[in-house]
Amino acid sequence: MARTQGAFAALADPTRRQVFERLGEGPRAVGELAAGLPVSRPAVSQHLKVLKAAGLVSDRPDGARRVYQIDPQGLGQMRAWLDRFWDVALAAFAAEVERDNDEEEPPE
Amino acid sequence: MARTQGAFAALADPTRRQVFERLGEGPRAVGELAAGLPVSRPAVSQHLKVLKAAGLVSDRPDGARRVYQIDPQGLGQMRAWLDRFWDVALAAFAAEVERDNDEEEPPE
DNA sequence: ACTTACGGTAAGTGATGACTAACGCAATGG
DNA sequence: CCATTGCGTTAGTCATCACTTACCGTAAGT
Repeated sequence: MARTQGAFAALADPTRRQVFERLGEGPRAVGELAAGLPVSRPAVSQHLKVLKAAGLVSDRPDGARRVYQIDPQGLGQMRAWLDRFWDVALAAFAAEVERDNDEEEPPE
Repeated sequence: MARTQGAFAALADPTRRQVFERLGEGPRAVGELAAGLPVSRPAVSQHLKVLKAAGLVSDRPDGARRVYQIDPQGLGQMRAWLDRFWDVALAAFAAEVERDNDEEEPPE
């Protein structure tokens, strides 16, 4: 439950989000990812470590290379967590609109 | 699009997540939120400022108090962003399973 | 008007984390 | 084998941020 902790923290960093978004285009090796980013390859490697710990990506060896891809697990946990607040959020919003109407046309 | 930036960063902090989760129980004033948390009231006020900037909460004056509640806007943006990766994530996972099967039973 | 309750803001501090450079290790190719 | 390629890890630095204390503005009560 509280394991969405690392997932939000992982996607909070701009660089890490770029890495994740590029993986949205398909599986990529570390070097490929680093090539299109303004940071060094070790930096990308460290970011991937965080994303993996958060369950957002998975890796698989491919010879001397290492291919990463998006893992639906972490993604699913985040969606589930957000959905817990979706209903109550809409209800709160509806109540707020109701309150605004009462202010404009107060009951006589 | 890239405005989900602040939303993920906002929910990355544990204390801020606690504030947000308590707002999931319904609208609360700043003092009420701070009462159940291990941090000072100014700290909660600063956290609410961040959550508000991320579009995750909205506030409304109530006399001398100030009531906060969850805002569906930021929540919706996050859901939309995550959904962009959901399909490709499942496809990548399916491809990985396929790859594992090929390793166990290599084609003759 | 004075007082009390409620909250936002400013300044300062300690801790976390993102980054680079340097190194070590495994896998491929000549 | 020896060289090369591709990644992960370590050590160290610099910036960011969460927190507290103190202060100021505002709204209601007497």
